[in-house]
Amino acid sequence: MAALKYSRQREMIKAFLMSRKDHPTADMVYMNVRKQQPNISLGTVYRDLTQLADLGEIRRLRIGNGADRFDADTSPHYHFVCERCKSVTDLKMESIESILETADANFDGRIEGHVTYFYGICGCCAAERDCVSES
Amino acid sequence: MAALKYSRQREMIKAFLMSRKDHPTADMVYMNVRKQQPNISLGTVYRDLTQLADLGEIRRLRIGNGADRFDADTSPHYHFVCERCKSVTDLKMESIESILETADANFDGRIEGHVTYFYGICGCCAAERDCVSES
DNA sequence: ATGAAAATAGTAACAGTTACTTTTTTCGGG
DNA sequence: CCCGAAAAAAGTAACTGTTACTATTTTCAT
Repeated sequence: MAALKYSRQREMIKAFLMSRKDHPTADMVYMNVRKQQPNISLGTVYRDLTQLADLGEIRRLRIGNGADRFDADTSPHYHFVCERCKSVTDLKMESIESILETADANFDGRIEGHVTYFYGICGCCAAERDCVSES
Repeated sequence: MAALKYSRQREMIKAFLMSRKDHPTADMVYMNVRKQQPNISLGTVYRDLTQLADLGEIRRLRIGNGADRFDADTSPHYHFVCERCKSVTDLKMESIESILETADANFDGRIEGHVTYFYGICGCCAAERDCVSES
């Protein structure tokens, strides 16, 4: 139920997310979409992001510290969080889905999934460069 | 620097956490420690929990949704979050630390660690029982 | 064209957490 | 054993990220 109706704002948010690979926060989405849609409200951004995530069109990344981030790439992949510049980047690596079986081995409930992210120092920061994450 | 001084509150918080294996939130710690120390303040609980975590005496679990949880067991192990009753339980399983090498394979930064938790339906909820998590 | 359902802007409220200010406690040196 | 600097405490205010509410506007099947 609750048939979905077209929304220009939602399309703009989706399009913006697809144009970026740095996993913006809701506020970053707000700031940027506002350039083309100056009167969009932050509440709309939050609602639309939640809708899109519920529809499976985007992914919500709960990194833990600070604000949630959003990713238009819904294919299975992992993320790396730099502890110095706080950037969140994609991690190209082979599947580690087998850890689900490892976890399931002697567990009496039903394991449906896992959340994993890696942290450390990104290549940019390791090279002592200035790694300002764009806004 | 900043030599640590004894604090009865901090000891009580640590002792309380060691007595529990359900990974309480700061508020749960506050509610319980207050039974023996009625005038303890929530700010103190937060500060002491952060101190203890920084000292490595407890672990902070950032589950993502809602409040952080704390665990006096600092040995390497994993956690399971029930999507129905929201309980957080320990997961006895063999090490999956090898995923660090998997992630490091073609990454140009330095990976220092990972955060992983599993989610699904716990045994209690799967059995359709009433799995109220204690307060 | 019309009207019910859905989405919006704008604002208020909320949860979890941190910061601030004053008072109390700890603890090493005299 | 007392003194005082440093640390911690209590209590409260403030902050961040997010959700909820209300009145208005937009979508879209009939």
